[in-house]
Amino acid sequence: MGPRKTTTRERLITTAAELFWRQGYSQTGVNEIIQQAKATSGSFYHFFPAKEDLLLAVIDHMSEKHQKVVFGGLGDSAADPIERLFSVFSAYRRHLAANDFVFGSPLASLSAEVSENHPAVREKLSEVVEGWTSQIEGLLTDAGPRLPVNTDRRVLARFIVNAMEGGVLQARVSRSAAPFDASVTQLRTHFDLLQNDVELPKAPSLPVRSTPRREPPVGDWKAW
Amino acid sequence: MGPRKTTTRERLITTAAELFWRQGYSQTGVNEIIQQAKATSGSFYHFFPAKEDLLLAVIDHMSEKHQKVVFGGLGDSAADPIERLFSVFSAYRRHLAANDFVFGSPLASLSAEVSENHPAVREKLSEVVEGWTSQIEGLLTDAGPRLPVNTDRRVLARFIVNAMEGGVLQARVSRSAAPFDASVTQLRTHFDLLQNDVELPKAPSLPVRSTPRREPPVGDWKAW
DNA sequence: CTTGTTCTAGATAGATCGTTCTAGTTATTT
DNA sequence: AAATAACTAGAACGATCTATCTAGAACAAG
Repeated sequence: MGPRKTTTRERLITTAAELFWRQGYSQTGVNEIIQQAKATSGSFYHFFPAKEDLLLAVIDHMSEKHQKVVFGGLGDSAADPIERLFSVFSAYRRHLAANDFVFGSPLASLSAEVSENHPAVREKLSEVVEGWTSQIEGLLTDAGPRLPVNTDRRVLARFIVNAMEGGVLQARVSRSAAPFDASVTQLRTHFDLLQNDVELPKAPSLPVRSTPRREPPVGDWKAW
Repeated sequence: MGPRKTTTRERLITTAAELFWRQGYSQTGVNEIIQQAKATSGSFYHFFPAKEDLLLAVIDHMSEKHQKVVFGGLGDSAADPIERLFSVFSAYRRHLAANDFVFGSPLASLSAEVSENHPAVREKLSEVVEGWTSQIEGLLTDAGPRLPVNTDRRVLARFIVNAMEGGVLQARVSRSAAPFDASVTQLRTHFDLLQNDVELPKAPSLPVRSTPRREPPVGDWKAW
């Protein structure tokens, strides 16, 4: 009755995770998964009612692994929060380099591919990214007075996630580490500037300046 | 048959562009494209040897549209380069908002989905993003001494592209403008800090408008 | 007109897709 | 040991996929 140890389910998940990562979800057939995982369709549909349910399990698996690999080192170092943040980037980069930057963030790829078609998947992906953002926000909160008082930590955390995930995506497309490294480098500059700004209590900067001039003519975005 | 104002080839490209955008490449069947474009498979395979060749044409079409819609307002070089950069973000945002942020950057989605499986497509996508980066780099170069002398404009341009594309992706997944706006807001802060860091010209950065507040909300999204 | 080219029409091939079905094997419980 | 539940096996199904095929319509040039 209790949870029974079965390796078939695990094999299906890990195999599918790799295939989805490399080829995408819709370009990976159930047959391919079954064959490579040394299972049969009988087993497959015993554990998962449909392919999409496997995808949900795969996302869980991926986010756990991501948590270990990227955020895993946060427990050890009780050092400076900002340095801990950059050590997260460093771990991320090692993880990507281990795959020659061919494969980007598994979840970012799935986000782009599948978000619109499968609502349940979209919802889960949203939660995962939200979790990353919150963890980074926590680090920023820990930084306390090291950052300017009027710094919106949530906005900054979102910004960091955007820059990293965007960098990962472009690194995959361009087959080069340069876009990813550009994000890390410039984020370092950003934090240097933010910390310099602490000493100078000057007039708070305008968060967003409205673009005043003539706006370019609006094309029909929907008509693409 | 009524008079056709568009050629079959054009109709195939534009309808495929929209379908790829909404559903992804592999989840859009040739039949669906043909039907919606009011063509037949005979016409389809007369113009395109295979589905992938249509995709290449679609990417060209998309990048042209993106160029017009997002970078289109850059024609006059009179204005402040940095403000022109932010007007690009503003144009981007307006067109995302026109679709309730449901669909992200068409090319970003395709990047994630097809990059590994179709080398020719990956190559073309890489060139397109490279073009965006170069245009932004050009703006940063125009900013001249407004930015610190040791600022690597290429790195900064890549960083900006990453932050924007990442923001678009997360906006799509989370069904909210907040991630995108976080990128814009924090980039504004970043440029304010960079400009404060400039030693020599301590002159007021720009004639500050009388409208220092944020843009009015475009959609009904809770973020603003 | 005639000839040649370009484009359209739509049935159909051939493969692959996700999924179902029935039967059999292995494990757990009583 | 007997009974029940968990899991495996793999053929087969219907749907859908990309692409091909043959035939003809529209059009341009001579």
